[in-house]
Amino acid sequence: MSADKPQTESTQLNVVIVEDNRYMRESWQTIINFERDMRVLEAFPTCEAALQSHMLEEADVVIMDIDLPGMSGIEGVREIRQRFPKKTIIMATVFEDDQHVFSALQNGAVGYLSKKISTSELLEAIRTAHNGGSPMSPAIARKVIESLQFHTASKNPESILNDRERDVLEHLADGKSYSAIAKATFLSVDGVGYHIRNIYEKLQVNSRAEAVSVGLKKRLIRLFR
Amino acid sequence: MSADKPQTESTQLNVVIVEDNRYMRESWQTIINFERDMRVLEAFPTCEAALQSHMLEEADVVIMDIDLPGMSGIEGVREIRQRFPKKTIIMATVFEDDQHVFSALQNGAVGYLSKKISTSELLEAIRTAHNGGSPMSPAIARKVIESLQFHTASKNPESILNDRERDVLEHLADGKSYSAIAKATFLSVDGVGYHIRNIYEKLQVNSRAEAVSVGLKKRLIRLFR
DNA sequence: AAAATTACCACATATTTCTGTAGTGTCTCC
DNA sequence: GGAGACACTACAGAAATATGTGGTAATTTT
Repeated sequence: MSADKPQTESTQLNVVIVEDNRYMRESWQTIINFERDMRVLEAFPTCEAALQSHMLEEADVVIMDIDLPGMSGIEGVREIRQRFPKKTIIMATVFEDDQHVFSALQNGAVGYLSKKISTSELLEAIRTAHNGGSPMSPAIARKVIESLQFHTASKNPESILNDRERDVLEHLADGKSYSAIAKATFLSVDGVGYHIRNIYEKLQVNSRAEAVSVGLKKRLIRLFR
Repeated sequence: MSADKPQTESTQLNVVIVEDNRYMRESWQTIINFERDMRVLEAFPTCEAALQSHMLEEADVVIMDIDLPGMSGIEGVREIRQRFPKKTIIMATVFEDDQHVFSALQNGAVGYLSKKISTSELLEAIRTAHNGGSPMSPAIARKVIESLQFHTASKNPESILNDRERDVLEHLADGKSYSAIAKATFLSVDGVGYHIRNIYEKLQVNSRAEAVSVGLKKRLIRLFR
């Protein structure tokens, strides 16, 4: 009767689980509660239920299934991070569904957890996440890194810019005017215009801003420095 | 005398090392050559030496120190990836120098290796990298992931956009005109202009293209979708 | 050798953007 | 209840952009 509901203890690492599969949910809960330094505040079957409760506020780490009924794990991450921007959320998934996991990471999850990991790996992942690390498989890490790099495989080869065009687009991204670009590239103002037209054509846009946007999003030009 | 120079065998994983510290270089070489399924083609003390040789062409994995005399490891990565875009490069570093490692990853390295790792970890990292994964510490992984996410802690709080401004900036990134944005946001054309001015002020820019560029680079607006 | 392509320059003009200045209503703070 | 701050609207003019059309020289294709 004294432990009707878990008490929040500052010395413990508080975990909230969101997972629709009851067996999974309860297994994890049991595993985690067996540890001396962590405990499950509460385990929910849906995002909606978790968001309605006040448990998230006190959670140090949230483990969330990516494939949930109702609000998906990806929407859930976004929602939680909107309300609690610093909250540490780890995604869990049965499938090694790259696209979903990747998307979850973009939306604010710090790591990725396969559902078929061992007890010790589960606990290690939670601790890693809480200590400022990102638990994830090397394959996912690779995907993430490639997304940071240049020119990550454009679908249609038609949209690939040549050196001059890429150069001009970089200048556009710096907000330079046609004449400033002309000076920098030793072209005439209209020469710059010529290339910009071609860039627009290849990128299927019709303004500087959109060209820059597409260029950055497709990593045709540097995202850093 | 029969093994004066290592032969390239297609069944083996060919490694090239670039590391200025002789002890380190030779230790790794010995460790790797002790494995049956991998071998060091050659170990160089500088990037320049590696680039001049033709060993890189045949390398499956390149291990490169980040802190090299002459051409730095970061420049080295960029250079190698320019010549061999698919080459798998792992960075090695003594210090847990986040900024440099991160920068190396952006420039084309697939993973990160602390110099104080064990023999088995070294070998595992090489295999992970070669198998399409990214060997790296959870702390680095976290940094990388945060770089993908929204609004990752801007230095000056002055440059943080409010909801309306962020919304308008998203529209700008889509290449919409003032009047199109006005329609989409239920503002007047000049109302849109008002917000754009404020965005420019906060972002310290004075054109759409530059605002979009800064917005994307600082993750003030979505990079994906 | 003719035809086509590429890379650039030029001119023209309608549209859009940038920016200064200014006005209105609402809200907050003292 | 006055002073600011904020969000928005309005007007206006200079600057820049978007885009159509056409030209030239060099290179490649046929």
